[in-house]
Amino acid sequence: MTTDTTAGSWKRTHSCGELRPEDAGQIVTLNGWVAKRRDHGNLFFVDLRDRYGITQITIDPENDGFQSEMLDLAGSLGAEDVLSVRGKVVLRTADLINPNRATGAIEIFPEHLEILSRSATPPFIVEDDSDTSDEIKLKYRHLDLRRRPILEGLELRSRFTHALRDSLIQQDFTEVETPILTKATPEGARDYLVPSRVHHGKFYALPQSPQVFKQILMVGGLDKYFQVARCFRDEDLRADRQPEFTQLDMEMSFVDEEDVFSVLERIVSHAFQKTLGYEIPTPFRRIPYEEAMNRYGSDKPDLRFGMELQDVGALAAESGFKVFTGALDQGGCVKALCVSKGASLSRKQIDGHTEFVKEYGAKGLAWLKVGEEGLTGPVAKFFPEAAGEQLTNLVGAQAGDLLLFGADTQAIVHRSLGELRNRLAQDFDLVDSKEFRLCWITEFPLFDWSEERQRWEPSHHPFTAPADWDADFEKEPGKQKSRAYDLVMNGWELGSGSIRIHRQDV
RNA sequence: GGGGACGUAGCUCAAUUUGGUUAGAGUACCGGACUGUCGAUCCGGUGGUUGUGGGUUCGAGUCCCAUCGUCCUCGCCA
Repeated sequence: MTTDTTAGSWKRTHSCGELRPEDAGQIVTLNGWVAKRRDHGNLFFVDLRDRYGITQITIDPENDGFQSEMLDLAGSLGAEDVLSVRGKVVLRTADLINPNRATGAIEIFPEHLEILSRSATPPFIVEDDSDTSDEIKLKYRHLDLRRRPILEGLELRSRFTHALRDSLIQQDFTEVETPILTKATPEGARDYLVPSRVHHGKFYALPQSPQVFKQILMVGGLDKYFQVARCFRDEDLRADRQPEFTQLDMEMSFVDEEDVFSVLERIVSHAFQKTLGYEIPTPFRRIPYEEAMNRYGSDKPDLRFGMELQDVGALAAESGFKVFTGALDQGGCVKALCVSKGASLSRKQIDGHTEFVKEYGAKGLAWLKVGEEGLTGPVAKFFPEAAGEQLTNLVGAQAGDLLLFGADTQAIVHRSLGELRNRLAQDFDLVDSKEFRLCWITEFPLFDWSEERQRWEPSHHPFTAPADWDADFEKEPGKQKSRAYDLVMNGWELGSGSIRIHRQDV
């Protein structure tokens, strides 16, 4: 091997993902990590990987540019060694093309090989489809980052935030950074605290959101502000929740919901278009909170499929089935899910769903199967002939469908059937994972009852404007509607906001 | 904070109805063979205080207690 002492001789001319048949004949230099080595004795294949892809380096004594030292070097290569290769791009013959790889029609015949850095044996194999535990992958994050799924996640996020910024700047917003070390303000979650060196015994709080500062910006007259802001909440984790997260925070003065919606619809559809090439039709559908609860049992409905909750209270009242009539007498409700082709479920599977809804406070799950000959199942006797027909007509059921009933307080029926609806959609494969359905949930309740503190509390934040400025808030606080709204996609809450109070008396 | 599950080779997992000799496999790693592989193949080998500490027992990876760690779940999350 010639030792080329020219400074930067190993500097790359191409990435490991870009060479194509048209490049054949060129002398190129590639830098990358050894993803795989295949050793056939006097013939070696090395898969060289970087962020952009993988290119095969072929070391064969019969190739142009081959030097005998290359065999030793190739034989000594281990996974994740950092390598520089200069060589010729060569077209592969048809039978050797790897169709699974973008660079699969070419390979490199090296004339110069240099190991830039040796790697210790990696603690896990760097491969896209890895079954290594998250714990180990996080411990060696630098290796995990070399995997496509992780890299693609970071790249998607980068392109997405870029598109958000792009759209906001175009719409005359100003990006402002606000302080991280601040005074604690009463918000919903626990604050993270940082001890102060200057003021002994005192602490800074990390912001749960840039709440206070954007108020100052608005009062200061900066009427359109945004920030890609870090937020900190000292609460326990969930699968979709981290104590430290980033949100797009924005604020506008002198606006109403229509302005907010149209700005955000523009931003979001722009970002989806730019990053995924996905067109989201605007305006987004708007669903008042109450309607969302009634129809989907959730304030973050997944709109990719139907199977809505249907109120069968009127028929249930006549059924004589105590579970139903009892719930109605207590002021609750009876609702049904019509599961298309659900009659194929076994008793055991239905029992599984029963256990599932019990987690959400339901006492059980009544069910009926719709057959050609009418209804079957333990509850069928309460819906004889005409009543049964009325029921199937009401919910639009067809032969082969399954009806699942929730009967309890409204809150429990909605919660349990809402969760069950999502679970059934998974089981019956009703969701297209490539689809994105966005909507606004509007008219949230202004106050929630806090069992813990035995009082009504703002369900959003204390500055949320009421739907009706002049309402009597002391009377029936639970029925007051607010001008708070959520942006929901595929069953996930993407964001929330509200029109703020400007009247001092309110 | 409550409840549950798990912890065995570098990694992913086995090890029979509370227990029975030297704790296995795949992969990685090391050595050997091999000229067209792309999960290369074939042969051989190294590798373990079974998370840690205590207990029960003639005998513990297995049972009990404690502890540490990880995950799930409920609470919490304007």
